[in-house]
Amino acid sequence: MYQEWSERFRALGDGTRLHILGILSVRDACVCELVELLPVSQPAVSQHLRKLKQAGFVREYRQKSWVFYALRTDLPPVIAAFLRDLPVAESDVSWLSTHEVAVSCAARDASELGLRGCY
Amino acid sequence: MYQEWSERFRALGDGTRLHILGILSVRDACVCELVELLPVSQPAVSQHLRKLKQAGFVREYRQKSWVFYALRTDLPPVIAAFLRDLPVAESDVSWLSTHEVAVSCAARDASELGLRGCY
DNA sequence: TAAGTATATAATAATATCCTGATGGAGGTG
DNA sequence: CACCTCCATCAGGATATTATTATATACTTA
Repeated sequence: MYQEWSERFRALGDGTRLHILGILSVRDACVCELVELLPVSQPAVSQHLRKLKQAGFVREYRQKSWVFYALRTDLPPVIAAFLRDLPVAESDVSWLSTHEVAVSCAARDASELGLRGCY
Repeated sequence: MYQEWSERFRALGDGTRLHILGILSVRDACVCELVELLPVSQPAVSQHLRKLKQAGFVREYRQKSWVFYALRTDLPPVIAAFLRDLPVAESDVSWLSTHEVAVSCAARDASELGLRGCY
């Protein structure tokens, strides 16, 4: 009985994972976007996403080249309420609103920055 | 911003600590009672209580020989709501209702069981 | 099919967590 | 004072967590 909830809370017991949930409360995001917004490596982001998925907080779907993650809509009410109240950094919100997915990642190939891909 | 909440959730991310909070949602309890109700050693209980106190979930007060722990009344609303909904094992409820504090611990000295103290 | 991007997994190292047994202090009581 | 109970802390070892780098897999597209 307590075990199930303790596993959920362990999934929430990490600042990076809460950061991810905060971002996803603004809009769905693909992994490469999360990598840009978070101060950790791409494999670290993948592993956090796996834990969030195992805990039942996020789902994934594939679109073009990217794997998108989204908050699940069947969250336990307590968790849903928490995420509604969770503040999101203003810098994240503005990044998410000014970057279209197709622009933020691969489409940069064509930019004059000479960047290839997200990272 | 996320760090503060991740620390709170880490404190909730353990089955024994959730068990303690469930017990304290029924009534205040002293350490020796918790030791009887939980399947771990007395030092383990003390260490869990310290974490719960550091996370701001419980307070302590001394009464006679015993140190009592109680849920704090200024919990973040999300946490308070969670604890209201958290089920408590029926066996714990009945133990807590049939044992008066003074009886459950040291006063057993006088019982015919020959027990001395709680543990 | 070949090349490149996006993502996941493997291997590993540093650190954190959680248990137990041992020890010690605080306070009550004969 | 002497002893006993309650509780906290210390010391340790086993396991879990979280990061990184290196590598593998999957999908797109030319």
